[in-house]
Amino acid sequence: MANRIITDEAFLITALDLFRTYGFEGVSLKQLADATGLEKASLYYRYPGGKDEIVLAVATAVSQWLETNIAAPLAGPGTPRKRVACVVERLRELYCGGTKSCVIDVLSIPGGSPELKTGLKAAMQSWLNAYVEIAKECGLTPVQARHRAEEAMVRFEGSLVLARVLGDTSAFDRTLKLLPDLLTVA
Amino acid sequence: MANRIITDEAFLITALDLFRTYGFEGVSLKQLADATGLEKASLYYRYPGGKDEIVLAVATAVSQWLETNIAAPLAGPGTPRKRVACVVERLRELYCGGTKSCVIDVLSIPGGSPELKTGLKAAMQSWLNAYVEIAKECGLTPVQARHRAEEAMVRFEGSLVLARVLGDTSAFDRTLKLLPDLLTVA
DNA sequence: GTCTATATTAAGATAGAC
DNA sequence: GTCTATCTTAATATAGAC
Repeated sequence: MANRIITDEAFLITALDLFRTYGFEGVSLKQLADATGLEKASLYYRYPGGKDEIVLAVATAVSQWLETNIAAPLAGPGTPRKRVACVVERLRELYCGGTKSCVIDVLSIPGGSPELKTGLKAAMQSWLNAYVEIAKECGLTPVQARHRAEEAMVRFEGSLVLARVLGDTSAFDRTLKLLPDLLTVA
Repeated sequence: MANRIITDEAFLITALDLFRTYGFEGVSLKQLADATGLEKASLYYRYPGGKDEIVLAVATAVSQWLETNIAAPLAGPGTPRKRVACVVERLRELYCGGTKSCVIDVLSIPGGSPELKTGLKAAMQSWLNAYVEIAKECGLTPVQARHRAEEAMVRFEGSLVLARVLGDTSAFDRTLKLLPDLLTVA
């Protein structure tokens, strides 16, 4: 712990930013080393499995973030509409107003370990389930709630793709504005 | 032309399939050579600019495909609804029922030349404009038509992301089913 | 626990034979 | 126009000093 010049948490935040931007194949250990101020050999000390293990740690951290900032608030106190509004603002922040890509999307392009693929799928399913639960709470049938949840996710991911391709976040802004009605109005 | 063992068109189709699956950084010249039956040196003879030039040729071919199979049918004869239905079936085919990613999406992750980025953006804008025109033809205001077009694109790209992450094309199927109403009903 | 140095492999790219 | 052979660079990964 003595000579550590970057915490594990800060390391993972920096790594997340690289992976969501350039994808698994687009990020090298040298980039990770330069961006975090560590040498490549130090990365192997922390993550003996190399890039596969680092990206898996990033995916795990993202899953935890989603649990804390999406699933928990959606299941917590307050009116359903206010809970969704709160989640929308956290999403706006994490995705920097639509200027940053979704790491689940970008890392789902083949390249990492099978564990990564499984972890990303589980993260999105848990995110979707949180949407389903609040929609059911608002009076929608299980099937309707599932469709609304998937529509919310589809629109969110799709608007991030448009923002990346077109360099225009207006569709992302409209999507976020729509989410409360989509998930809470029966 | 004598010893050519794969046509330019077949070469680009094979290259497209690799790039849409693995992304720019995820495809090597060796993969391209193996998949097309040519040696790396032959790829450089056809495309002296290397991978950058190959992926740009792929993007150009995709732009032409979109012009022929999306823009032209949408502006052609028949009722607006039938024209959209026709386009939907071509999209279903090109994207293999949702099991293949969108090359514009996947290649928009940083990695290629600035020309690639510009070409992808132009391709999506032209696709969007074709949607806008048919929506206006059906009585929507320019602003409404623009929003419907963007919603159609957002849902299309988003449902492909979900299909890739979750391995489930049901959201993609629902999106295609929705497109005629979305683009033609005022 | 991080560093410098290096081994190993694979990538992009070119020269020259056929 | 494609091939084999090779060059150069950069990637992953490890050994051992501090």
